[in-house]
Amino acid sequence: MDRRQRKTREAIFQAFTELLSEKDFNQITVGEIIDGADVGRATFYAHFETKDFLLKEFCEELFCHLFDAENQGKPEHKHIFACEGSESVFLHLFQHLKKNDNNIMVLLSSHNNELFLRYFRVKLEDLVESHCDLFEPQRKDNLPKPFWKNHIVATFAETIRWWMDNGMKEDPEVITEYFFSVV
Amino acid sequence: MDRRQRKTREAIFQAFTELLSEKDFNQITVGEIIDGADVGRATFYAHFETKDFLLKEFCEELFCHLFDAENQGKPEHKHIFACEGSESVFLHLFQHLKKNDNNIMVLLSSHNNELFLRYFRVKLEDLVESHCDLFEPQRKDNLPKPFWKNHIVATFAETIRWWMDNGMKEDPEVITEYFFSVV
DNA sequence: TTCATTACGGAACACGATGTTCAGTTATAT
DNA sequence: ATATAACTGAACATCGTGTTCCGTAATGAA
Repeated sequence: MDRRQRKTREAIFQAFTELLSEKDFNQITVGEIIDGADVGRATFYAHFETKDFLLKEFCEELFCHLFDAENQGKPEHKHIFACEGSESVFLHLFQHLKKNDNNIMVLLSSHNNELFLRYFRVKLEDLVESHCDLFEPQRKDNLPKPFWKNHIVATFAETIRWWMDNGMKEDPEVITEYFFSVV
Repeated sequence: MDRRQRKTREAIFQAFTELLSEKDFNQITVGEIIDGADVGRATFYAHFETKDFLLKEFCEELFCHLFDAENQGKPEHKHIFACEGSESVFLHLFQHLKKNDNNIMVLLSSHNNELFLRYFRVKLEDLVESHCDLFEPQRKDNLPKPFWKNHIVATFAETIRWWMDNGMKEDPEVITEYFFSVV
């Protein structure tokens, strides 16, 4: 990829991030984005078909990064993952969020959390799918698996939302405990 | 209230409902609403400040009706409520939804469910609040009450969402059972 | 029935955001 | 060094929003 393209893309993402921390996605205009990124209007539309596509690619990049580190990526992650069992995957996610990698917290919090949690859940479903053995014992016999799985995912997402909205005062370990308590 | 006003308001709500069953709230235009309702543009804005206010009043009317019947309203409701205990309140809500009163199902399903569940949850919180003794015994000691309460509300909303998205095939009694199983 | 009041219709309007186009300029890779 | 591809900037058509104004028609009270 051309260096100019990378720079432009980065500048747009950067400006977008800053705007997201200030206001609702819906009331961010393309005009503000290109002003912040200092690129031409035509350039923006050469990169992203619409504002919604920008959001989509933005989330893709953000969450893929987060979950890939969890699933496969770096050796030290692999290590933790292998050594301490599946519970640590969720703990690890909470820790990542608390550390505020890539400003994820800003995006997931307050006004935009519904927006991002929608994308977040897509990834989350894969994660829960690959660790469903962890929750299977808790499942009562009358409950259909799809309902149960959806409930795990929803509860995790909701736990994050609650944590964010309440200022992330609790430690990741505590939140992990809360999560496993209700599930 | 003037009869003309009532008629106009009803016509707008009616057109709005039909449009909501076809497409996203965000891509419904005021132009389409006034065409469907067959009223003038100025008339629309005489009734509703913006499209968002229309949504707000629409939800208000819809959910107040639903919950008021539950909480205080009709005697027969009071009867069920008093005789069979607090569980029936939730069962009763599921039954209302299945009966498709006021086309609530159309609104809560598919594309717009997030939108309506946001308003729905506000009402739901009051309901859970007034029946929290029902869930208190299940609460583990390490869990803070606000987290627990939020979890109940979120789980109920999510149960409805899952039910809707999967075609409402299950009976209200079964869904109620699912709900109490996970909570 | 009469009459003052009030809502409605319809069309025009300003405004702001979207997405496109194009000619001229600048950076890039090889 | 050069062909290629990306960026600029400005103009443009289009669409949705919310407002304004005036003539018309329905309403409720006397």
